[in-house]
Amino acid sequence: MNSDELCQVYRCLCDKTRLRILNLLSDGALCVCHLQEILKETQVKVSKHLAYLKSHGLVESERRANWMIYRITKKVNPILENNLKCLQDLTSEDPIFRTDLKHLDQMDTSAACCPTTN
Amino acid sequence: MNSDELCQVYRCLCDKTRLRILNLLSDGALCVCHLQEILKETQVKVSKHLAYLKSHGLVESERRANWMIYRITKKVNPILENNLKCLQDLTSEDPIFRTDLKHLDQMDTSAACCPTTN
DNA sequence: CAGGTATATACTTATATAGGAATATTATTG
DNA sequence: CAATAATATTCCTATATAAGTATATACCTG
Repeated sequence: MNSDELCQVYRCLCDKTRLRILNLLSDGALCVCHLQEILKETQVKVSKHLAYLKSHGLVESERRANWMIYRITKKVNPILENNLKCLQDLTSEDPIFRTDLKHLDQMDTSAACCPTTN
Repeated sequence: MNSDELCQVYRCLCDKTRLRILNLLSDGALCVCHLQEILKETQVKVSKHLAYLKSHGLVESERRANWMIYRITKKVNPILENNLKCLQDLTSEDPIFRTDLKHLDQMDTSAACCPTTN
């Protein structure tokens, strides 16, 4: 990774919605509709931020029937990994990331999208 | 630190000039003219990026006669610290940060500005 | 106080990007 | 193929910010 790519990673990280998405995805793959529901944001907004993250290689997607499943890119990105760990440490100072994960945990995972067989 | 402040730290990190400045400052305090010389950038550009970093609490400054001395803020910011460490690890993949530090090392520190007694 | 040096700020222009509304695309089902 | 569901894209507007030019400020020296 060169310095320009590094800057680009930080650009991906400097939006709250994207941080929330990455935080949720670091727990496992999710479809757009589930992200939408947890974040309580519009479809367009979620979709666009996912597209942004994908265009810069932080997430990858796969279609399953009507649903698009997004996950953190498998190719290891040490900067991203490192900062996602930091996010977890921050849950005591700002409840938003923790609450998102809690909602994820309470979510019905038996729906057709996002099967547990990720 | 809450999620908005976290985003703001990433905003500070997502510019190459600012990353180079932070990398240099993580080695110790520096005046604007030295930064200018190492980065080979204009005075305005360096000054503005320093102002940006200062306005968001990542660096702090102190006047010494004609010179303004900038340093990484003493109050610990774990996110910043963590990512500055990452910068050092990246020197093998992109030489720019390493070269900057090398130029810093070769710099004459006996000038009136940036005395070694930081 | 005048002149010089180091740094900061104001003004301008160009670009990136966030978000909303509308529409398009892709897949499923009947 | 028609209707529907999930998602993506296009078009638009508003805002942040990067960088340059010019100017202002702060401090020092004589």
